[in-house]
Amino acid sequence: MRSVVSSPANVDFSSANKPEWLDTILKGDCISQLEKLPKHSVDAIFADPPYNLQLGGGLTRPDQSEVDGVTNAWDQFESFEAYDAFTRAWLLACKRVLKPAGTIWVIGSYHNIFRVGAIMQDLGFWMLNDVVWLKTNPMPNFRGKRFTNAHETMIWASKDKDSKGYTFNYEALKAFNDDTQMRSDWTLPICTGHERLKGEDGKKVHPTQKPESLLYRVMLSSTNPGDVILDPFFGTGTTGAVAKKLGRHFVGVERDRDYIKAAQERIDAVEPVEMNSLKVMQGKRAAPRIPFGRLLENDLLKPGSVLTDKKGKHFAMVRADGSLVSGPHTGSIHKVGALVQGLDACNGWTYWYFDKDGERAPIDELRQIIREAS
Amino acid sequence: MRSVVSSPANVDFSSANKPEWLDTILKGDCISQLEKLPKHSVDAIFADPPYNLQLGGGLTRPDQSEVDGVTNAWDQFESFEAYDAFTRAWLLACKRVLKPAGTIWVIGSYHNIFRVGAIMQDLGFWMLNDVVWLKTNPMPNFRGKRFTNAHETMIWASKDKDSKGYTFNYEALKAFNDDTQMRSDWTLPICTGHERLKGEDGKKVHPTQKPESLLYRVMLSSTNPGDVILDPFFGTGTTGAVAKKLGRHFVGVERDRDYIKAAQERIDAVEPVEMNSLKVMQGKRAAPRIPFGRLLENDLLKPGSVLTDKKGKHFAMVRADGSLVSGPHTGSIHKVGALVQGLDACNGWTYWYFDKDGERAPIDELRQIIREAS
DNA sequence: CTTTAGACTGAATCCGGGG
DNA sequence: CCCCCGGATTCAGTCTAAA
Repeated sequence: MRSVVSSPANVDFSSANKPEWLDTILKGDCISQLEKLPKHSVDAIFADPPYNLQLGGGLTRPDQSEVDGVTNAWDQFESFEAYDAFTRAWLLACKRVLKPAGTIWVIGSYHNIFRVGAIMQDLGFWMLNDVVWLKTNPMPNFRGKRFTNAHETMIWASKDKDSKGYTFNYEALKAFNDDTQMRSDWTLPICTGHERLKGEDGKKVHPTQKPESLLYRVMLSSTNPGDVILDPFFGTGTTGAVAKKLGRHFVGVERDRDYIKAAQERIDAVEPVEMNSLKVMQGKRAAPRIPFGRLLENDLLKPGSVLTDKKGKHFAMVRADGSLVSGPHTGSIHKVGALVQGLDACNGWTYWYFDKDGERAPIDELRQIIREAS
Repeated sequence: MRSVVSSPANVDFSSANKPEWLDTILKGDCISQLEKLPKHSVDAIFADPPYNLQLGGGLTRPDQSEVDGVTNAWDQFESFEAYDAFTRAWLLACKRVLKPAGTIWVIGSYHNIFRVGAIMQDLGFWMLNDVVWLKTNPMPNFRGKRFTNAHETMIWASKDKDSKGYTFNYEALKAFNDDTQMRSDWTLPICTGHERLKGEDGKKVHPTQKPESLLYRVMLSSTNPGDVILDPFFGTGTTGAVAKKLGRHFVGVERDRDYIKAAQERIDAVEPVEMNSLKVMQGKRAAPRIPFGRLLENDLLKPGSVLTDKKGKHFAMVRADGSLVSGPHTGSIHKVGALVQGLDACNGWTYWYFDKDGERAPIDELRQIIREAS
């Protein structure tokens, strides 16, 4: 099977190149299973780690053995210690397999997210945002002793402070959000209805199944089609289902065989969306660079033409090499634009206007003509 | 002077009983100043510690104007270790002066709140809620590289796991919130306009002055009239101003003499207000906006679906990010709607129709489904 | 007086490829 | 590795000055 969409950044997973772990669920604890993946093999990680710290039961040691109930034998400090060690271990394992330009999402509540976040910083992850998921339909606080706990927190981080080139589909999210920047607060309903997986007994299969809408937005914002997304706490496979739907690859790790079974059936039933519809809005950054000189080569501007700013306050003459002259200032369209305004920087493409049949029009229009022609 | 309102839980501060530090600002660093207060002497704490922002170089807006960032010395720390040690010290000092049934609020951003929260847990504070302050008017992300950082996080905690009898004015908050439980997300504007303190030079006195509406809600929810509220990072005194307004006592600690001067003048000018007249300070919970992309996340439309105008004259395909493609045109529902009609603007919600069992229906119907479900 | 256009501002970890 | 430099990027307001 070919990857649904290939982009320059994606590895080619066609036919024999596809690793055996790709688009599968690895059974076992996440630290030992992640050792099976090569270093720098995933583009993104979504992690929904356990956070039942003080509720008793379910806490695991760093070696993944079950803590036999958090009873009085474990005082509070030791519980935090154990949780911290566990957190450090799986985050380190994740860091190894994450590509240098990859990013990681971790979701949690106030019980655990502060510890997780502090450890992420200690391990060198670099926070890009914290994003709050506001629940439209949270469970009320029955005893009236606290505020309704109506949100969960996600941390979005790059691998290191200096990592560059992480994926953020800014323009796509802006289009998604009716043409204003996507904010760090996302209002979405919790997972209910037919989306919620239920067993033969009619009971929910997993206690904390995340809504697909949440993963949809995570993947749309920070991954590209063809990317590999790791979920080290796969549960019932929301990450896998959405990845398949959106033309991404996944790899999951899960210990519980019932969860794995439910997840696999769920993913098998997913139909990927049409490839063409996976393309998203791209900004100017993604477009090939056109040097200003090309406008002269293509005869869209002639040497000796005069450019002005929008209001006709400043003038500059175009020379044959694509440099401008304005009074004492010479240089690129950007440099001269900055100099005449007395600023440090300037985007010459939008600052300078040319004479278009007697009207002023930005020279960016001419660049657009070249882009469309090629 | 008698305390404005007395309640059974309050100490009687009438006449000679009033400690000299009450309703004053202590000058100095918070750890040494807090030693002057007796153990178990305050009912609540609101702390707005330095965030340790770690800003890089300058930041300019798209129009090349400079963003006036927080570059003050008080926000600079050498390392996470140094910040952690500082945090541990002031939290311990706070814990000593807090009454057994008292609660503490700490506000921060993703730069510091995870470390602060983890240390609070380590010191034995018991988290009651994390509350997110959603800003109606945050500063945008100027470079388009992240989500708009549109919220800050507050941790509300009791002194110990087993502390009992902390104040939570459940009924008052419910009434305040149109008879539904107050949630853990509060939508309020940032501090601007007349409320923002400015010096003779017209510049803001303090870079991070908090809005009074935020403190109003904090005090209304978790303190009683006559209570003593400590603010160990008093700044320009929002805590003191709101405390006086609401008939609470305050004690502040601040190192900067300019901040102290501004705070004292501000507090002196405050007149305690009748409770009834404070209704105006209610922040409305903004009706959540439903962006077009939500329809895809919620599976009401699938990527690849085709929309038409009412008469079926124009067609457009929906992509995964909620953008439309119609011939050469791409963009949001609004933008493409305008482009295909040759207009400047268009309301995509009413212009575009989807196929509903063979009939054309406006996509606004789908938005309505989401609204009704939440 | 009212209305409108434009300037200004806010707790910000805000670029990346080529030489 | 660093340096250079092309050039991409903003939302909800408040306030002032002009009309």
